[in-house]
Amino acid sequence: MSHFPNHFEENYLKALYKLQRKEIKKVNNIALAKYMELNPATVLEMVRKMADRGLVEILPDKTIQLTSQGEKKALLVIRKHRLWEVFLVEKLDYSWSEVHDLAEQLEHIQSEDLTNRLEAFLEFPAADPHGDPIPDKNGKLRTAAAINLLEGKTGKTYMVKSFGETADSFLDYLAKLSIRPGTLLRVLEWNAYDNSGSIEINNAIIQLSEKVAGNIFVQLHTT
Amino acid sequence: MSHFPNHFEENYLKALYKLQRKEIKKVNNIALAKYMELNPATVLEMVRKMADRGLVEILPDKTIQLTSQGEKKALLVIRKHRLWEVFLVEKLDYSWSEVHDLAEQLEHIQSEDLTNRLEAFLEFPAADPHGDPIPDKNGKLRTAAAINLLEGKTGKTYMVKSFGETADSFLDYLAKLSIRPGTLLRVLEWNAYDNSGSIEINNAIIQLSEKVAGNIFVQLHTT
DNA sequence: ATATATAATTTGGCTAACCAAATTTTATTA
DNA sequence: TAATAAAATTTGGTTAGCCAAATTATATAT
Repeated sequence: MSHFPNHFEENYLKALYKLQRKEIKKVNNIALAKYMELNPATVLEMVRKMADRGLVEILPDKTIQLTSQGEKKALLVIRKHRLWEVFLVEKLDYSWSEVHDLAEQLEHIQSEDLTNRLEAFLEFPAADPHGDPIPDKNGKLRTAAAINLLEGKTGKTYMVKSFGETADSFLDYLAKLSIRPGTLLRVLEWNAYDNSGSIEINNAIIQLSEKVAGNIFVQLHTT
Repeated sequence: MSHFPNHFEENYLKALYKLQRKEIKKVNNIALAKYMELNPATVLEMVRKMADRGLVEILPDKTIQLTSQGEKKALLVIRKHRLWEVFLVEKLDYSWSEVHDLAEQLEHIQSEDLTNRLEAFLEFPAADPHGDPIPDKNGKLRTAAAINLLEGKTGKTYMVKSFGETADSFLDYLAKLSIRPGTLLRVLEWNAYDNSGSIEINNAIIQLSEKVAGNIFVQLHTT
């Protein structure tokens, strides 16, 4: 009667979804292991089990890909995560940068009904406190695709939608730069040498490394 | 990075606390194993670990007893459980009979701060939807005021706390019925005609006159 | 006091999730 | 194309929580 398989599976699903969305490269075993801070042997073992369960497909070139069933499950975990985040911020007065770790725990609560009631209680929020949209009860995420800031065009202004990284150090750094969901950023130029960018924000100019910019997702902003 | 030891430990703590409260007999390995629906070997192994951690003491006669530290931890789990139950009923419109299994999941969320904020959000409820009191953040269970047995509700179980009469004839009568402080009484029904009551005690059913019942002070008993 | 039941403990073994290290396969590059 | 680097996989091993069955200890009853 170990209650936990779900727990693990859900973490793998979420990790795969996030990596896939980053889409910097194909998601292989190594990348997934690194991202999850696990040994490749461990990850391979688990991924195979998930393939048996129809959640994941291992392509001929060894890329790991969520099946539609797997992606739906991943989105339902993300749904739970984001709803709990809204709860923590709106009802328990947490700040948006504190809630991630708690939501990581709460997202594993198993009850569709509870999730749906929570959503109703929160009055069907469209997005979590980081600005990320909340999938519906069928795991459908309908949204204008956010793009990676790295793809931002020189001279254009973008609105920050969400982030591809949840480490405190990253979020603290952003907080220092006053970058949060909703912030407007204008791309001044990209430095071809190290792919860092000059970004205008609130009439100040800052430099963002490739790594940081690559974890900021934005939408074109039209005044 | 397995978060789960807590999970297991908390379940053992809770089970021990509940059995101890029942206090029908000393809590031994067998009783605990039966209650938790686990194998005695499993339970023994775990109980020993918990003894090493200072949560439990194994007495010379093999009785398993919570240390004060263990009891505090148990009460903090119960606190979480009951607060989440209040949340589910008050905020998500669950009925009191549905919430137990969900609360069993939620009670394992690890964050004192979250628990305290939840308590504040719920406006410091004194009891959960079943009427069981909620321990405070120090694991202290403020004892509910003792009530007159005559006020006991049909179907509820109460623990005898004290008596409102010191006459030997009264105390002898109680002794004959094996009613003493600590005895558990279940109210079966009140006879509207003479206010006498049918009371279940140790699987026997006895009748108590209004005069007798009115001199017995009890507290709601929570399993 | 002996037989018998029950409790307590030991032993050996299972599974899921993990890891380190060795090996094999696949790419890359010189 | 051979050399080398990187990825993928295999192998052997660990730990925590669990169980069944065997054994030893302790009560209980006759």
